[in-house]
Amino acid sequence: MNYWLFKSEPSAYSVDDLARDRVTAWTGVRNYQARNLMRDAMRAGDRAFFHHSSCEEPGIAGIAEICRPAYPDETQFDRKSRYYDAGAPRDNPRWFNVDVKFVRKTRVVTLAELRAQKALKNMQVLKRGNRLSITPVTPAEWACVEHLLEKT
DNA sequence: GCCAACGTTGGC
DNA sequence: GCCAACGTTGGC
Repeated sequence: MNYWLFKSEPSAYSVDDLARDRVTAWTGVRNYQARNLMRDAMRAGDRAFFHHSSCEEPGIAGIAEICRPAYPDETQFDRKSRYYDAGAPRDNPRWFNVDVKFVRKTRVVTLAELRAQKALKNMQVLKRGNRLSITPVTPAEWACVEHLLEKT
C-alpha cells in the first residue's frame, strides 16, 4: 500500500465536501508529474492525507482512500469545462483521475506543526516552492502524522 | 497583496 | 534544443 497527500483549496473542494459526497472523482489535475503519480503509481486501497491549501489555516484536514485506480478524466473532453483540453481527443486521452473515498476528518495539522517534526523534514509538501498537488508520503511520514493526529 | 518558485510556451 | 517571458501556485 502506498501513501499520498492530496492538496485542495477548500473553497473549491473541502474535506467537508468529501464527507458529504463520500466518493469523488479527482478530476482537473493538469500537471504531468501529478498525473503520472495517479496513473502509474496509485492503487485501490492506497491512503491519502486530504490537505487544505490557499486558505486561512493550510494543513492536513482529513484522510481519504483511493477506491478506483486511474481512468481518463472526463473533463478534458468537455468543451464547457475549465479543464477542457483541445489537444486530448477521446481516442488519445492525456489526463487521468482516480476516485477517492472519504475515510475521516481530522483536526487540522498546520504546516507549522508539520515543520516542527524532525521526522518530516524531507516531506515533499513542506519543501520550498512545492506546487505539486499530489505528492507521495513515505510510511514513516504517514506514521508520524498519524501519531500527531492522536494528540490534541 | 507580495513575491519566490516552478511549469509551460514559443521565438529563434 | 535553448532560454526568456509569462502565468500560476500558494505561503505568509
